[in-house]
Amino acid sequence: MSTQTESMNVAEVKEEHKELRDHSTCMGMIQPVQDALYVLNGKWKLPIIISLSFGNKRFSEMAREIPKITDRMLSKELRELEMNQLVKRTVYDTVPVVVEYSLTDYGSSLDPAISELRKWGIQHRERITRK
Amino acid sequence: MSTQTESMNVAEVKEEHKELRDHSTCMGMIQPVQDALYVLNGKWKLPIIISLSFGNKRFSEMAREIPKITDRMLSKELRELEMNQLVKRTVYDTVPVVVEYSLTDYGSSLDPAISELRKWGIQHRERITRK
DNA sequence: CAGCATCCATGTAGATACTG
DNA sequence: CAGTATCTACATGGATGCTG
Repeated sequence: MSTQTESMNVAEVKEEHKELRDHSTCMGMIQPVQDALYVLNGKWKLPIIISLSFGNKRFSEMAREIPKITDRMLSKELRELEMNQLVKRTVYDTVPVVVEYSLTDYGSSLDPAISELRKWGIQHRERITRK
Repeated sequence: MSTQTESMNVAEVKEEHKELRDHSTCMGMIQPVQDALYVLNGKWKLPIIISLSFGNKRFSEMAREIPKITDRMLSKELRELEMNQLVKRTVYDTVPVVVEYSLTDYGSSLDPAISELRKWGIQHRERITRK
């Protein structure tokens, strides 16, 4: 009977804490995505990374290649991406000076995520233009 | 000889337009991601979607489950997600009224993208806490 | 070429209070 | 419970012009 009672108590405790567990589980699933979003925030970080995934680029190449971006935003976002070590900036000591941007290996590690996002975006565009 | 000349011309033309093609290719890869980002913009849309991927929720459940979100932001973002048909809002005519939010199938279709983002986020957190 | 400075508009967020 | 209203503050983004 003590066994019986104990069993029930465990079940009860589990039941009592079910919501809390789900809660924690859910938060645990959200947190890493928030972490990613924190680094990739804003409209331009992913476009910049995609642009560089096609090869090293110079500032003005990127400015031409990324639709609608301004110099100001490109400059600002490149700096943040560099600080987070997703992008590398190399200055060649020529006249005039040449600056080349490239993806680090770490930056390239975003490829699978970007690829999935792109797949979804393609479906999404199809869906909204269909309507 | 005419054949030879033609071949060279084609090659030359292709070479001439190589940069333009790369440019268009790159923009074509960026656009769908921008489309996705447009719907998912802001800090809270993905966390909300993740929260609902664990089951239907009521407003205050979500407010408790998503770290740091305010009622105001939750309300605002839910409305936008509903407009984009990623989230469904069901009102039960009880007293007091019960409102249940759920993911649409379309909302669920973001799962693979979110999953990849989460993987990256986990690696990222490990990386930055290691340093 | 590779940006930076400036000004301005909009967006995002928090605090607090309030409603049906 | 499920939000809305208001106010405040800072962040983000855009336009334009300018520099070494």
